[in-house]
Amino acid sequence: MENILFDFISKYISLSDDEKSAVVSLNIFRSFKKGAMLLKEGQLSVEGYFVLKGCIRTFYMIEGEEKTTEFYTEMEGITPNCVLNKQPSEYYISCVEDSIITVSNPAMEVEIFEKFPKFETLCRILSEQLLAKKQSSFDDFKTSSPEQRYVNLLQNKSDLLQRVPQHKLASYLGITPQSLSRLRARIFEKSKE
Amino acid sequence: MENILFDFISKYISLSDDEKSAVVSLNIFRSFKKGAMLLKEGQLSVEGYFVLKGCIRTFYMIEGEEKTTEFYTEMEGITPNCVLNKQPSEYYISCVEDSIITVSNPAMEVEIFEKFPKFETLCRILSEQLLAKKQSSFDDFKTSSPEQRYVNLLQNKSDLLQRVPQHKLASYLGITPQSLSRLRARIFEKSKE
DNA sequence: TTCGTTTCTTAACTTAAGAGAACGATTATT
DNA sequence: AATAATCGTTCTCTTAAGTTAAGAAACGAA
Repeated sequence: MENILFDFISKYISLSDDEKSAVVSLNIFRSFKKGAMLLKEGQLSVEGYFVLKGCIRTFYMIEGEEKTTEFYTEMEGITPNCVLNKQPSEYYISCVEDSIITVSNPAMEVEIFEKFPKFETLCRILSEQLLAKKQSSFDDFKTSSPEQRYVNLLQNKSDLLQRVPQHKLASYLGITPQSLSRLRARIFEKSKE
Repeated sequence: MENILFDFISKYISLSDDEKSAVVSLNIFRSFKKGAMLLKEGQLSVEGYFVLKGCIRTFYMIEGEEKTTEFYTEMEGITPNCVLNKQPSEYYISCVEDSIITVSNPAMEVEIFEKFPKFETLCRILSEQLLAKKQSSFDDFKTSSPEQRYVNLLQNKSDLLQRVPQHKLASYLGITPQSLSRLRARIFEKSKE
């Protein structure tokens, strides 16, 4: 299980056995069942999550409706907003599938950054790249119609279509489940011609 | 001019005179006129930008139309995607106003991170916070109607309404200039009742 | 000043999204 | 097996966004 993580890290920096065992000794690997709740609105959590296997989602409760805004699958992670600004969380995080996830906290980071500054470089690089990626996704979202966004999803993250119920994808696309259903039918009609 | 930057940095870490002069000696401060182009589509730039005074914007050219996706004002910065992934830029960056901007590159970062690891911590923290903020903005965008997004802008970034021509704000809100004009009229009608 | 460009608004028309309700189909629970 | 909950689709109605076109107002440069 650790190896999944180390394989990922090795893409960015090389780790000595010392450094690997320091990570292992943090005891951060956890298993969760589908539907398990990692974070609830209002909570003052300090936990960061990184998905080794499975899928988790963030969602807001707005007027009694779940609004799913992001999915995190293999080798993707999130440090919730509430951890960084020390405010009650505005959203929920739950498991879309049975998942294996690393659960860490800022104290662990400080500890390991001090022992091995290399990890801070890793985190900086990852953050910078994630930020650029997020901006790019946001740009795509702004400059696309709902239909284009769905086609885009089909092309770039088609695994989500298999793994996630459609109505949860709808809010991810910024539309209602009904609109998504219609839009799919529309695309299907076009493809028949 | 340097002091604007150091005041900002002092919110996160404290700098010795040594460290400050190391920054100054990098010679990164630049002035630009309104309309000046910092980055063009297709370019392989390595420059990162941080706005000390003024305003810059990123925009795409899509079917002959400018699509503005982000604005950066005082104490906001961007490392363009193309710098990180070493690919030709997909977008333009230009000055909305006369601006004072720091222009840096990865080589400078490496140099200063090695001398003063403190700066890497600063960059990591800033990246993490920006990422969380960006996600939050994206979430708001997804869960709001164009009208709500405009009202939101009014409340949270009203300075942009004064500084930026409306049609450039429209694509930032993910709509056409005509829609923004209508939507404003609609809000104005409502407020009269 | 004049001319041209930029900026904003308005209108008519087309298209699609939101809201509400209803209906099977599938899945989960008892 | 029966019942309930979840999920996707479809329908109608309403509202608003996209498109195209036109024109007025503000701004800048020659």
